Amino acid sequence: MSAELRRPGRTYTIRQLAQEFGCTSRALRFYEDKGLLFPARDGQTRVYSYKDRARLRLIVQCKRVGLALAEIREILDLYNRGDGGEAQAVRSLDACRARIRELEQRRVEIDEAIRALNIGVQRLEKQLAGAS
Amino acid sequence: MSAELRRPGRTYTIRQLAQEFGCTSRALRFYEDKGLLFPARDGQTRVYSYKDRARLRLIVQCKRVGLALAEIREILDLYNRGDGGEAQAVRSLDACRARIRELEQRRVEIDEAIRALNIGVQRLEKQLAGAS
DNA sequence: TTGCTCCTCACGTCACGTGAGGTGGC
DNA sequence: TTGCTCCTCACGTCACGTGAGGTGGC
Repeated sequence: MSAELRRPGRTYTIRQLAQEFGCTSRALRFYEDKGLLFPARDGQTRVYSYKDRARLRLIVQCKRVGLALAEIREILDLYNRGDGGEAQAVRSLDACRARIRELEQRRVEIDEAIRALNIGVQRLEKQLAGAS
Repeated sequence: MSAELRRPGRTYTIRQLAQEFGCTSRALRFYEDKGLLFPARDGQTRVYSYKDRARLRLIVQCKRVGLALAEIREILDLYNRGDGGEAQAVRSLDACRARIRELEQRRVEIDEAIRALNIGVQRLEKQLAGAS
């Protein structure tokens, strides 16, 4: 990515941002529909600012760790109201901690499932060995 | 559970099976809609046989390890065509192994997400400590 | 005129949850 | 008559994917 691409004040098309962040333009429209993004318009066409790009970056990062769009929206809303960032930090901290607990729980479930599947595999292998 | 409940030849209502296997009657109707179950009818009312109960048991076990309903249906279909169980065993083995790979991949992703979240938590805590 | 990107619906996915509205037998 | 269980639609959830059908500027 060139420095040009990150210059504040410049604008982006929907496809440019989608490619840069590895998502589809449909996803960007969807985020807008859900109130996470609100780009300017040139006629019908969406025009994304440097700030929109920053918001999208946060969205993508949060999604990567599995936060739901509704949660991400809350965090973005706090940022937009500009409480000096503190309210946003508190909310983000809550969301991160809750998500960590969920993921740790999920990991336990996955380990159990893998154990159960391995037992099943052994049983099936034995059955097939006996059948042939 | 009494021996009476497991006697072959007896029948079950939708609610009885749902309670026994910890799902809802809506779920049982859904499985039927998707071709995984096909209980008899007494007028409008569904009547589940001992075999239906065995099928449901397999469905619940497969679901617990995260197999999709479509995959479970394939396995059940093989069982129903009665290839002596071998075709079903082969298909089950494939499904189990594929699922194990998926889960191991998922575990890696979860570990990465947890690591990223912990870094975020530390950063946010530092930010809040500096702000107050 | 052809091609490209953009746009707006709107249905499909997955596994059900959740009413709404109605029925049969104690 | 009241209560209980059963039933059939059919929309809602979540994060988009995927056409369909149309537009604007090179």
